[in-house]
Amino acid sequence: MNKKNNVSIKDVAKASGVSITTVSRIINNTGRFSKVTQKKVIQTINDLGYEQNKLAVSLRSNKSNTVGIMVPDITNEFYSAIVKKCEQLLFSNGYSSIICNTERSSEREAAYSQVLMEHRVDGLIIISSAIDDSKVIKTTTIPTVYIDRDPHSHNELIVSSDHYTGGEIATKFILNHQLNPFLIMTKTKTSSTMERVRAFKDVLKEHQITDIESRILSLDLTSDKFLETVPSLDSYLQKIVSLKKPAGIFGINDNVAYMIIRAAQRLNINVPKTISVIGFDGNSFSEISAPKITTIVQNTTKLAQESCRLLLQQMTTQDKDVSPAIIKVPVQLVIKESTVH
Amino acid sequence: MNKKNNVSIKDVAKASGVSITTVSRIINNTGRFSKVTQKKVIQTINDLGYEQNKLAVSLRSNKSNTVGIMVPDITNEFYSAIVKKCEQLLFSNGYSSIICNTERSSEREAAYSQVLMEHRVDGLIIISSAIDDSKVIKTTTIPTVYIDRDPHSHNELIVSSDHYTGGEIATKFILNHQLNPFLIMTKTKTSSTMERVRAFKDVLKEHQITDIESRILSLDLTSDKFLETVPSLDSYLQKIVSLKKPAGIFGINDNVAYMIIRAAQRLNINVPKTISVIGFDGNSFSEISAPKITTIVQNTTKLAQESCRLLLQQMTTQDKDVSPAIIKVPVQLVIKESTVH
DNA sequence: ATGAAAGCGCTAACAG
DNA sequence: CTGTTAGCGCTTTCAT
Repeated sequence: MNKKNNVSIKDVAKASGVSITTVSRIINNTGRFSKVTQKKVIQTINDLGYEQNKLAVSLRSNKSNTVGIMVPDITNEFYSAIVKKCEQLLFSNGYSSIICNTERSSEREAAYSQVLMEHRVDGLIIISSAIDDSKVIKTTTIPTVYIDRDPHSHNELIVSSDHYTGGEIATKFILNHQLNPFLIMTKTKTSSTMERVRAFKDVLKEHQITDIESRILSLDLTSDKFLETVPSLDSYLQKIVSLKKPAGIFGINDNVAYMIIRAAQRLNINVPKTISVIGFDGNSFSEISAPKITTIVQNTTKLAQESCRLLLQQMTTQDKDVSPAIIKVPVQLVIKESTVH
Repeated sequence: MNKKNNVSIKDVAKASGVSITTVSRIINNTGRFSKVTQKKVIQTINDLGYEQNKLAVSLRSNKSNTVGIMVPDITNEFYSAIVKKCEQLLFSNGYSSIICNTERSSEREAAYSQVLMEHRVDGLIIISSAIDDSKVIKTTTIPTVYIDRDPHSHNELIVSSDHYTGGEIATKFILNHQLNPFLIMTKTKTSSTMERVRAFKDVLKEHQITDIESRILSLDLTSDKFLETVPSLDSYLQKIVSLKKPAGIFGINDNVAYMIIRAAQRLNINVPKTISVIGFDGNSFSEISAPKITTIVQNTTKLAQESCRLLLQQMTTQDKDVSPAIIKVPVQLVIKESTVH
C-alpha cells in the first residue's frame, strides 16, 4: 500500500511491444505513430495504470511546471484571496503551486527561496516581501512577479493596487460631503499604507487645509490587539465630536475603520450622523460590521490575474522582451452604511 | 536573466578536480572523503553558486520530499489556519507543500490528484473531501491523512475535531443554565455538523425533553447570503421570545451564531438576557461580534499537528505498521459575552 | 579516500 | 511510421 505507482514508460513499451520512443510520442501526442499502435499503447497504459513521471520530464526538459508563491500569512483574508486566484490561474495553465508562508521573516524567506530553487520552480510570485534589497531573491534569476512591493528597486515586475488614487477617492469623498476630514492609521508603515496617507495629505493641501498633521492619528497596535479598547482612539474621537461639525474619518484599512465604529458605539457617537467612517480593502470586516463600512475595495482577482499574466508571459518567453514594469490595479469606492448619504 | 542556475555536480567536480562521486558524498555528508577535499569542494560550490537539483535527486531516490494538501477553500479561515500550520510543520521536516484548492468539486479533485501523482508527491493531506467513495484517491496508494472526513470508509487515517462532545458541551451548558434549548443549523449536512446535531438531540433526550424536532430550525443559506435577513429566522426568534422563558440557542457554527445575534438586535431582543447564544468553531466572527460569542473552539493547531504527525510517520515507515485510525481532537468551550453568566 | 559506471524515467536527435 | 541512442543531474554499488 505504501508504495508509489512505479510503472514506467519502459514497462508500457515492453507490454505493448513497441519502443519507448513510440510510447513517449503517443503520450505527448507529438505525432509519427499510427492509429493502431496508438490505440494499443493507450490500452496498455490504462491496463497498467501508468502515470507519467513529471520528475523525469522536468529533469529532462529543465522545466518543472511548478511555481513558488511566497505569502506573508495565508490566514490573512486579503492574501489568501490572491493566493487562491493565482493558484487557480496557474493550475489551469499547467502549473502547480508551492505555497510558502513567510511570516515576513527574512530567514524563512531565505530558507524557502533555497528550497524553491532546488526544486527548480519555473517562476515566483512574491507577495509583500519583507525583503527590500534582498540578496536572497536577487541572486535568483528566474521569472518573478512581486505583489504590493515597495518599488524602490529597479528592473522588477510589480503589481499592486492603486493605493494613492484610493486614498484620493476616500479623501475627496469626505470633502465633497462637507465633512471634517481626519485620518486614523497604524504605526506600521508599509508602502501601501504610506501611499494612502500621502494622498490624504495631498488632497487636504489642495483644499488649503493647513493643520494636516493634527488631523492624523497614528495608533500603536499589534495585529492581535486591534479589537481591544485603545484609549487614545477614544479621546481622539471625543475631541473630534467636540468640534460640533460632522466628521469624516478615513480609516487606513477596514480593520481600523471597524475599530473606529466600535469605539464610536461605545461612546454613543452616531455613525454615520456624527461621524462618517470610510475604510480601505473591502475585506469581510466591512461586510460584517453594523453599520456596514463604506470602503475602498481592492480588486484581489485583478491583482492575481495581472500577476499571473506577467509571470506566465515571462515563463513562456525565452527572450527577455518582458520589460520591468509597475502595474497599478484600480480600486473602487463602495458606499455602504458608515457614511452620510 | 531568464535562465535557471545550471551549475551541475559535474561542473563542481571538474572545477575542483575530483570525481562526481566525491562531490556527491560531500554534499550529502555520507563520509569517505578527506577534510581537505571537502574544504576544496565546498569552496568551489560556493564559488560556482551550485545548487543541488532536487528533481534529479527525487528521480533517483524515488522520493520527492513534496506533499499535496487538498483543501476546499483556502480563503476559509478554518481551513487556512490548518493549511498554514501543516505547511509549517511539513517544511520543518523537509517537505514542500503543493496546495490544491478543490472548491469541493470532484472534477477538480480528480485533476489535482492526477497532477500530484505525476509529481510523485510523497504524501497527501486531504481536508474535508467532497469525495465519499472516491475512486480517484482510492487508487493511489501513497500515505494519506484525511481531516474532517466522514468515517464511513474503512482503513483510513482520519483526524477531526470531537464534534459530538462539542455538541454535548454546548447543549449541557444551555441546560445547566436553566435555559430553554434550541438549535439553529444550516441545511448543508456535513458529517461534522451532523455530529453536533446528534449530540444536541441525545442530550435533550437524556433530559426527557420530547419536542426535540420543533426545537431545531434548519436555515437554507448559501455561503454568500448568510449575512442577509432571513425571515424564517426572525419569526423563529420571535416565537422563542414569546415563550417568556430565557432561551439558549446553539448556533451550529459561529457564522450562524453571529447571524442570530444580529437578528436579535434587529428585533430588539437582548442578548444574552433574553436569549443566550452559543456558537461553534471559534473563528473571528466570535471575536468580532458585539457581544463576543461564547463558542466551542476547534483546535486547528492540534488538528494540523496530529495530521502531520500521522503523515510523517507513514512516509518514513516502509513497513505498514501504521494502522488505520480515527483521531478525535478535543474541543473547548470558551465563554464570552453572548451567554448568561 | 577516491573514482568509473550503471541507471532512475523521460525526451529528442538521428537513422532508418 | 518506428526504433536506437545519448543524456538531463544525481546516487550508489563495486572497484581500486
